[in-house]
Parts: sequence; C-alpha cells; structure tokens
Amino acid sequence: MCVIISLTEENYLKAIYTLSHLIDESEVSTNQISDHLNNKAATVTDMLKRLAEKKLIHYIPYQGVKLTEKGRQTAIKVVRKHRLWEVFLVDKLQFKWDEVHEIAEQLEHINSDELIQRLDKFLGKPKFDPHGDPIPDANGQLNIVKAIPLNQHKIKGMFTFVGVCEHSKTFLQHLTSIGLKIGDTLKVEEINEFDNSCKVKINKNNSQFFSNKVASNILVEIKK
Amino acid sequence: MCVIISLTEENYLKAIYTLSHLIDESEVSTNQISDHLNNKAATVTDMLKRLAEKKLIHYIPYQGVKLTEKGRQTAIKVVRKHRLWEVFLVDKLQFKWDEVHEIAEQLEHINSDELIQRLDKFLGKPKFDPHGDPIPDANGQLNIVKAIPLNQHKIKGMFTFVGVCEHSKTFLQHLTSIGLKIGDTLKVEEINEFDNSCKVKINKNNSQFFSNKVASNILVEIKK
DNA sequence: TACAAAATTTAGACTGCTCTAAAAATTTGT
DNA sequence: ACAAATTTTTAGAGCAGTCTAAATTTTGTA
Repeated sequence: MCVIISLTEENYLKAIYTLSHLIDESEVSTNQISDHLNNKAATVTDMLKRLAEKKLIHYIPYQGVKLTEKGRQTAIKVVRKHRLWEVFLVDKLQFKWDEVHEIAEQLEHINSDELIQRLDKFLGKPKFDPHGDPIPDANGQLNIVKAIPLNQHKIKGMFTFVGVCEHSKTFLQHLTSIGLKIGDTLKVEEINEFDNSCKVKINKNNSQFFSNKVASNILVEIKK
Repeated sequence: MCVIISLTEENYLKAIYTLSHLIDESEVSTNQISDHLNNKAATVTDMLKRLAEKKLIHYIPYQGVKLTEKGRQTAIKVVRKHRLWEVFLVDKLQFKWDEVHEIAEQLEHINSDELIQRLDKFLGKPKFDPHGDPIPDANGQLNIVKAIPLNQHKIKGMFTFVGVCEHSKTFLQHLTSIGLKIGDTLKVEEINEFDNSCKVKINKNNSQFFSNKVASNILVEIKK
C-alpha cells in the first residue's frame, strides 16, 4: 500500500508536475524532463518505467507522461514543503528571496507530516512563498492564481506585483536592484510599441523602464 | 581538496565519533559500527576502506578505526547540526524531547553553512540541546561536561538534572511521566544499599523512588 | 601454547541511479 | 509520401551501498 518513494523519484515527480503546468496540463516528454533535471534521456526513460511500475505516472512509450492522482499528490506535497521552507528561510532566518532555492531543494525531501504541519502553523499558515507562488494546503489544494505577466496586459494603469515567472538568482537580484518587491504597486505610464518596453512607477518612486523581457516575467493583478 | 562526503559516509563518521566517545577516545571496532548502524560487518569493512581512502579515518585491517582530524571535524559538524535542529524542533515547533530524534537525523544532513549559522543565531546560540547534550560551536569546539550519572555520586544531597545518557523514546517518556525535566533540582534523601535505588524529591514535590537503572542514565551536577 | 570461538575481511552478487552508444519509433519538410 | 532529422528506447556498463557465504585473522582459554 504505502510505496516508498526515493528522493530521486520525488524530484522526477516534481519535475513532471512543474513541466506539465507550464502550458495547461499537457503531457511531458522525456527530453523535457532530461533537460529540466540535467540528465540523459536514457536515464529518464529508465526512471519513467519505474515510476509507472509504482503507479505514480501514466506512461506509454514514445508518448510522454502524465501524473496519476497518487503521483500528483506526492509531487504537490513536495512543492508544499519546498515553499513552506522558503517562507521559513526568508521570514525567520532573514535570507534574501534569491538565496533560498538551493536550500529548499534539500529541505523539501525531509519526511515528516508532523513537522510540516507544525512548521505551517509556526509560519502562520502562509498562502504564498517569497516569490509569490501559492502554497498547496495540507490536502493538496492549490489557490488558483489569476495573475498574468505585466507585458500581456497591454494597457496603462495600476497593478499589484504578485509573483514572478522566472526564479533565477540573476532575475531576482535584478528586481531587488531596481527596488521591486512582492506586493508593490506598479503604475504603467507608457508602453512602447516597437520593443514592448514600458515606463513604470514603483509605488511612489521615480519612474523607470522595464524591458519586455522583464515585464514578461513579472506577474501582476489589476489594482482594485 | 574539498572531498564530497555522502549522507551515508556522514552517518558512518558520526557513528565512529559517538562510539569512540563512549569510553575515553578508544578505537572503534567493525562490529560496534555494524551494530550501531544496523548493517552487516562486511558492509562496514567496505565503507571503512572508502573512508580511509578519503583520509577521514585511520584504518588498519583487523585493528579498528579512529577519526582523522578531518573526519572529526566532519562528524562534529553533523552533531552540531543535529543538536541545533533538535533545539529548533522543541523550542520553536513545540515538539516533545522524545519526538525529535528521527527528524533531526534527516535534518542533520542538510548542507549549508549559511543556514546553520543563521539557525544558530535564530535560536539564540544555544549551548545545549533538549536532552542536555552540548552543542559544538562553529569551530567544532565542545563544552566539556563534567556531569556524571546520579547513581555514581553515592551521597545524599542536592543535585541539578543536566542531561541523559540514554536517549530512547521510552526512557525520555518515562522521565516525562515522573515529571522530570532538564534543569530540575533533585534532592537525594535515601540510598538503598541492596539494589542501589534511591528516594528522590524533584523540586518541591513529593519524593519518589528511582531504580538504579534510572539513576544511572540521569546526569547531574552537585547543586551549588 | 594450541586450538576453538569470535571478529573481520574477501569474494561475489544485487539494487538504484547514472552513463554512452546504438537501434527503433516518431515527426517534419519538401 | 517518404527521406531526413529528431526523439525515445534498448543494451550494456559503472559506481555507491548493501547483502550472504566463505576465508582469514585475532582472541581467549583449556
């Protein structure tokens, strides 16, 4: 009944979960997984056979994979742990938001339901991690986030910065260097047709230009 | 220069460290390690060869092993992490002292110096874990504890309960059930020659009997 | 002190996870 | 529609860590 799932298997399930959510709930290919995890396609094929054996994924050779319900529950539990630990690292240990990913990658595999339940309570049952990503609840339910990238709005006006698409250290450090934090108000004052860059005021500060690349990785909601 | 040490290797080094400190700084035998880690002697021999290769232990076949300085530093870092995480679990997440060992066994392998430094600060740089065991500092220095088991004092009088020898769940739960916590004052009122049991008053409460077995696992200092 | 018992090591094998090289299947472009 | 390119799988191998069974070394004692 209670199949043991190794740290490596957890990482594969998380990868499949993440990749399948990039665009709707599509099937994930062997190469996508091998790129994401930095190992070879042959290695991935091997692992897919084992995960299918354990009923954690639906796998038809050459057709890509999808998580089973059991696989999804496992993956989402890892995501929940990852994001809760990130909150701990930032809120309690004063890490910066660009410093926590690697440590959370380790902590997410600590196995204790009691620990996670208590950590969640200790942190005040947070709904979002330091990057604005939603934290699944203990039952694996996830807030549906309706935020979309700033560059897709194509309109001037007031927005709230609620999350990022890109989680790389360099991008997060860039946002920090321009003084942008989750929750800030963005006022789009100009949109330039030719390169899709925009002039934005952060809170009450001076305006600055965001390239399309930056704007495409900033998730916002229209400010009420 | 910077040899990678696996989780398994860390566990072997910690086992050797622990076992070598049971009695002075003696050498540790293959069987002691295999008992402690619940695996076979042949498996231990294999690992000892690998640890010796990496200059983490001094190993002469059939002669037992001793940690090198590098091995000791590695082991003590794991012990430091284990004990700090135990403090976190008890002080911040309200775990009981008999519930934290298994979780700390996992957390002790999380690899981030920055994390440990910040956790230490967050916890108020504690000197002892919830069982009264000393926490090595960041340089691997350990407070020498001069506490000895209650049954070895052989005298009546006032003592302070500062730690335990036995760390099993059942023993710790037993102490909890008789209302004994680290820091409590023990007044030894009688010592029975025939079975070495003693009558003890905990703080200002009613007196009760401690068997020799209990008294031998309770570390105390003479109360000033 | 010699020999039996105990401790330890060696030999050979298995699993999980990884790789490279080669074969097979699928997709794409003309 | 089919050849070329791409993707995926298969085959075979290696390493870390574990095991059992057998051989070797040390220890304790008769």
